[in-house]
Amino acid sequence: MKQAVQSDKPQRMQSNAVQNNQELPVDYYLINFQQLIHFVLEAYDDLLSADEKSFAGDFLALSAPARMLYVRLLCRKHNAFRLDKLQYSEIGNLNDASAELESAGFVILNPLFSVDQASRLFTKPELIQHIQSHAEFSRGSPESPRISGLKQLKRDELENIWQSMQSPVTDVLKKSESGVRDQALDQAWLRSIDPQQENLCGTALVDISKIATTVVVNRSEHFDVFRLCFFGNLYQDMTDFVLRDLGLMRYESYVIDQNNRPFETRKQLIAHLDYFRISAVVSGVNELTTNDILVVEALLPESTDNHLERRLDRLRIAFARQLERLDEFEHAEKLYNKCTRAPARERRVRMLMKQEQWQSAFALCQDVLNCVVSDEEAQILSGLAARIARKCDIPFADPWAYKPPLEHAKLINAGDSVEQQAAEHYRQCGSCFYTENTLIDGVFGLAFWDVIFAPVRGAFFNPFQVGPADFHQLEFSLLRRDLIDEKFHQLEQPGELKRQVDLFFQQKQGIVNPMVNWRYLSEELLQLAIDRIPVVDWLAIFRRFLLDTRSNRSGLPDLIVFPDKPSMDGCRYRLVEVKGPGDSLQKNQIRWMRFFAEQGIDHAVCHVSWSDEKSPDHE
DNA sequence: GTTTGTGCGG
DNA sequence: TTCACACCATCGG
DNA sequence: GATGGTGTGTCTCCGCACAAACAT
Ligand SMILES: [Mn+2]
Ligand SMILES: [Mn+2]
Repeated sequence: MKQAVQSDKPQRMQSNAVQNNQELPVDYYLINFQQLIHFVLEAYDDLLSADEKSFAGDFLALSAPARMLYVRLLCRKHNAFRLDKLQYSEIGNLNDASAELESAGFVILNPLFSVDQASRLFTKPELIQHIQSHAEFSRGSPESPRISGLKQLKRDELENIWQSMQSPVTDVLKKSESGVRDQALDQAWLRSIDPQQENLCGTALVDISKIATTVVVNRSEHFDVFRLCFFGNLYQDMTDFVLRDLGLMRYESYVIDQNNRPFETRKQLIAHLDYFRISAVVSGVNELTTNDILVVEALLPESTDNHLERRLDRLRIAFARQLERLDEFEHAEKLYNKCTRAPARERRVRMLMKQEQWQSAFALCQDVLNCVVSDEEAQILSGLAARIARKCDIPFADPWAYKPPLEHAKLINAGDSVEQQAAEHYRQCGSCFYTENTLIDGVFGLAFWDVIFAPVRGAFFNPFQVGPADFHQLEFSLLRRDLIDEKFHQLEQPGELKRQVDLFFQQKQGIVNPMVNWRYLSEELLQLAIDRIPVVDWLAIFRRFLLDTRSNRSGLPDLIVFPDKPSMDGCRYRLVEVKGPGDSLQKNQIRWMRFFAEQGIDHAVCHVSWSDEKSPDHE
C-alpha cells in the first residue's frame, strides 16, 4: 500500500494554508494593472521618458473593453494570438476592442509573420487541413501519397510541410512596417546584431490573414519599464497581485517610503533594463560561440549599483566559463578580470593550473588569499594553493582543511531517501528531524524578524517583497548595526530568545520571510530546538548568518538529533550530515562543520552503507 | 483511451 | 528566477 | 579525491482545459 504522497525532502507539515476564498471583481486584472501604472507614474515621474509617459496616457484614454483586452494579452506568455480563438466574455466584443487597440497602436492586426511564427498559431488538425486543401488545390502534384499519413507525423514535421507551402511576401516595405518581434527568434537576433554574421533580413514573411485573423501585442516594451520600476526586477509580474488578493501569498506589512526607489536615475534604470533584456536573450550560455559572447559582452551596461554589479559579474563569469570550454583562455581571462566577485579569481587560478603555470598559479592564490571576498573563496583558494604547493614542493598548510568526526551506519535499504532512513536509525536513542537548513534558518528568521523588516532606507519599495532589497548584500548587517547589536543584547537575556521566537511564530504565521519556510517549521520541533540548543550556540550561529546571509544560509547538516540521555559531556543535541554511498561533503557543509568544531557544537558525518538484511544498525 | 506537458486564470 | 543537494563520469595520484 | 556536468525536487498557488504523443 502506498502512502499518500510522501515527500522525499525534509519533513514537511500539512499545508493548512488559510485561503480566504475572496471573490475578485471581473476586471481585477485591469484594476491591478492601472494601480501599478499609477504608482509608477507618480513615484518615477522624473525617470520616465516621454514615450513611456505617452504609453500610459494613451492607454488610460482607451475604452474599458480595449484596456481590458490589452492587459489580458500583455499578461500572456506569447505575443501573437488568433483573434477568433480568444475567449474573454467579460470584455464583450473583441473585434471592436482590438480595432480600437490597433488604431491607438497597442496591437497590430493581421501582421506579416515569419513562417515559424505563423505555423505556431495553428493546431495540428488545422495544419493537416491546410496541407490537405492546399494539395487538392494544386492537384496532380507528386506529393499526394504523403497526404494520407499526415496524422502520424509529429507536429514539427507538419509545420515544416506547412511552411514549405507558404508563399512569402516579397514587398520589403511592408515587412519593415509590420514590426513583429518573435520571442523565440532571440538567438537569431543575437547573431543579427553582429555585422559579420548573416542577419535576419532574409527571413521569409507570410500573410495569413486569408486563413485566420491574428493580433499581435505592440508597445509592450514600455510596460517592461513600468514593471521594472515597480518591482525592481523583471521576473515578478501581475500574478503577484492575484496571489496576494487570494490570500495565497502573505507579505509583511512593512512601511513603504515614497522616497524609496530601486532606481534613482534614468541611466541606472536603463542599465538594469538592458541587462535584463540581454540576459533573457542569451539564456542558453553554453550554446554560444566565442564570437557571440564577445559581441554580447560588449553590449553589457556599466554597473550602477551592487545589484547590477552582481548580476553582471554572474553573467560575465558564465560567459568566461563557456570561453574556457571553447579553449579561449585569453578571452576568458579578460572577462574574469572585469569581475570582482567569486568565482572569477578561482577560475583564473584553475586556468593557470590547466596550462601548468604552477608558479603564476601559486602567486595568484597568495594574492587572492590576502584579500578574499568570502569564506568560500578563501576555502577554495587555500585548497588550490595546497595542491600546487604539494606539486612544487613548497611548504603550505591549508588553514581550511577540516575532517569532521565520522560515524558509520549499516542499514537495510527500505527505499526511502537515505536521510529519512538515517533519521529513523537515530530515533533509536532520541528524537531526530530531517531539517537540513530549514530549522536553523527559520529560527534566525523568526528571532530577527523585526530587524529583517526594519524600515531601513531603500529597503522596501513595493508591497510584494519577501525581504528587504539588500538582504543578500554584505552591507545588510552594516546598515542595521545598531538594531543588530540591540537584538543580540536582548537575546542574551535568559528566556528572551524563546519568548521572541514564540512571539513571532504566533504573530507572523504564514507571512513570507526570506529565511523562514513555514511548511517545515512545526511548533513541536521549534520548542524542542529552542529548549535543547543553548542560547550561546544560537547566537554564535546567528552571527555567522549575518556575516554572509547569502552563502551561510545553506550547508547545514541534514539531521538534528535530540538524544534521550545527555552524553558524558552534557550534550543535548547534535547535528548530523548523512552521506550515502558515493556522496561526499560539499564545501559549505565543511565550512559549517569547521565552525561547529570551533564553537564546541557536537556534529558528525554519518556514512550509510546498505546491508543485505543480516546485521543492520551497526555503528 | 490513455498519459503528459503547457498555459491560463483566479 | 532560482537554488541546494545528490548523483554520475572522468581522470590522476 | 577532485572536478565538471547533469538531474531532482522545490521554489510563490493549484485546478483546469487543451493539445500532443503514446498505447500501459
Ligand atoms: Mn542534504
Ligand atoms: Mn547529506
